[in-house]
Amino acid sequence: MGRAPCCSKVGLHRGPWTTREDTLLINYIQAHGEGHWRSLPKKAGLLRCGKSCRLRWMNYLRPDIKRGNITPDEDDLIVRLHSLLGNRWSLIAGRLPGRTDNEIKNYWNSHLSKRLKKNTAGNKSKCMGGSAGKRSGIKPNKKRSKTRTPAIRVSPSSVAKNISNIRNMTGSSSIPAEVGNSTSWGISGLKVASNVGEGRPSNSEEFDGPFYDHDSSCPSSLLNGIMLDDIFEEYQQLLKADDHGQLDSFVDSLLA
DNA sequence: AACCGTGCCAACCGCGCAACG
DNA sequence: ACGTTGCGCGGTTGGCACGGT
Repeated sequence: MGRAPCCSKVGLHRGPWTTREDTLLINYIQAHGEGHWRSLPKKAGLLRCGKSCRLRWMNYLRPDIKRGNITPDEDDLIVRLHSLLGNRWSLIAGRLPGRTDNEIKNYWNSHLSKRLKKNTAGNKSKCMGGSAGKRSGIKPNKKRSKTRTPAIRVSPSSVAKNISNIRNMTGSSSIPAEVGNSTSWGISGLKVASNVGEGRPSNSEEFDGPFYDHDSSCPSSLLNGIMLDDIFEEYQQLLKADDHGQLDSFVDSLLA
């Protein structure tokens, strides 16, 4: 198809953002709102590509970003959500208000993956994963595998669509309608399950998330679409109740 | 003080999906 | 139906900070 690169890269600034650039971006977005990232830099007077602007805004400049250390509660939640969702950083971030997918990804790679490795040493479960950082000792694969986890666009409309797909698939109406319409949609990655069997990588080593791994030590129950709405509903309730103990045993039962 | 190894994190990259014409 | 565009995603990298020797 010969798709053009997202930006010409000629004459554009790269690297760390200056305070002036930040100010320009903030001012523009405050005046005109988010979106139209491609044309935004030009209109805002920035010599950056739209992608870079979006990233800067999403990960750093948004007013609702929570800076600072990850709390033990958040830490715990990340671990549990990762065990459920795998490397779906955006989904995990969706459950942690004020945290970005990038921040959680970095936190996982630098803290949790190591800790988990220690804790699960001797446990041959392949369900828990971690990505290869440049100092992790794992060879980075420069050229991305084509069997990588498909990117999932997470938006309220896509969630609503996925839920309706699952309803059609399972004949269930147990998923509340507001889940798909709300902007604070809990574990919105239901598409994860709808992908099973179609976008599933042929080589499970390429992916360390529980949903795709056909290894027998992983939760085969999750591969069964029939159960998905029930799992989802139960999970939503436990999250609402904020009962960590129940949530833990729920996750354990899934991974058993 | 200089050097080296490691950790952390902001930013970049390339791909895939969905919307649109 | 098909090609193009825009956006979002996860993986990866580069560079700074810091601690150890």
